[in-house]
Order: sequence, then structure tokens, then C-alpha cells
Amino acid sequence: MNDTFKALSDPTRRKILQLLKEKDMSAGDIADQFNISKPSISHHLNILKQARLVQDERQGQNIIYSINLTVMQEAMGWFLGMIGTKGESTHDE
Amino acid sequence: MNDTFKALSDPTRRKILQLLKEKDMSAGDIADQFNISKPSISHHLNILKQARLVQDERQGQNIIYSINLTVMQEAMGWFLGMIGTKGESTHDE
DNA sequence: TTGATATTTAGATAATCATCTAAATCTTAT
DNA sequence: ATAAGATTTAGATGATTATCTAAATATCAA
Repeated sequence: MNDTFKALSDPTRRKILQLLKEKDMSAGDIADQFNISKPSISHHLNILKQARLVQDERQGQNIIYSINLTVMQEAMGWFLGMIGTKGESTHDE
Repeated sequence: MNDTFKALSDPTRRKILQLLKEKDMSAGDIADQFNISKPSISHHLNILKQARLVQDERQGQNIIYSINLTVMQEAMGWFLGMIGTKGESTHDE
């Protein structure tokens, strides 16, 4: 969960996720959307990958990235737990 | 929104929010829950405050912190937007 | 196999961040 | 007014991070 939030804390990485929400994209196509070097984007993609927020698959010369909505939902679960009735305990009592 | 995610990226700050979800607490009582100096906790509280994730109010010698669920809900809205049907565009077309 | 394209890895650097101690501020009680 | 308690501010330090350029790896095409 910490990796997830750390990964989401950078605006470039959040924008990458928003791009991948629309459609799967190659690393190069993703990099073209930013004024940042390709190695830096590769680094961001790696952080997203370690957090399992994205998956990658090689297709010929390209590596295609796609979003992992399952992990996104898990993160949203954290918010749901927080927004539950104020003062409500996590465990039954 | 960036301030929000930045604020949420630290585990100590997330734990503070979980404490405040249960009940409002003074800065000192919050600090007692961690093996971290009071000034450091004060710093974390300030970051949460700038992100408007918490509010504070002085009560005598103490300063009482409370969670701001509205901002939490806004952050969750970002996730809802992400989890919408894959490939679905934000604007109508 | 050689060359071109796509992507990552390595290594360096400047900026940001979490943390600490010491000192300052604010409030209450004597 | 002074002392005590609660909290924050100031300033410093070590760790993490985002970024870059240069070099390495992998795939495809000729």
C-alpha cells in the first residue's frame, strides 16, 4: 500500500496512468506526451510497475504498458475505509 | 490535488489520518502515538493542513486536530474517474 | 551480420523531504 | 510577573527522489 501511494504522489506518474486509462501505449508513445527524457519516463514506468499499477508486455520492438485497475481499486478501498462514518472502528466490538 | 497526494504519500501522515478518523486529537496526543519527535509530528500536521486534509482549532493550551472528510472524498473522486470503464473519455463525444 | 529503432540501465547531480535538537511562542495557573 | 505545559518555528543533516547524458540491451529489417 505504501508503494502504491508513493507511486501516486508524482504528477507525471498520475498523468501516465490517465493516459493508460484511455488506451494501452508503448513506452515511447508515453514519453512523447511529456517534456521529459525517455530514461526518466522509463524510471517512472518502473515505479508504477513495482507498485503493480501498470503491467508491461513486449510486442516486437515496443513494450506496451497497460493499467492495472485491480490495484487502483485496492487503493480506493483505503479511501472508502477512511470515509466510513467518523469514529467507526475498523474491527467489530 | 497534487498537495493531497503528496500528503498521503507518507505512512506517518496516513496513520495520523486514521487516528483522526476515530476521534479528534490534540497535537500532543497524536505525537504520543509515534516514535517520532513532536516537532516532526508538527511538521507532518502542517503538511496535512496545507493539503486541507485536516483542520485545527486551539482549545486552551491544546490544539485539536480533526480530519476533513470533504477533501478525502475529492481525492477518492480521482480514483473513481480512473476506474470508470477503460477507454472511456472524460468529456462527451 | 550490420544498421536502425525502441527501451532500459548506469552513474551523476540538484532538489526535496523526514527527522533531529534547540529555541521561540502561546496559554494557563500561581 | 513568573513558571509550567503544549505546540510550533528555526536551522541543520542524511536520505530519497526526479532528472539528465551516455552507454548497454533487445528486436527487427535488409
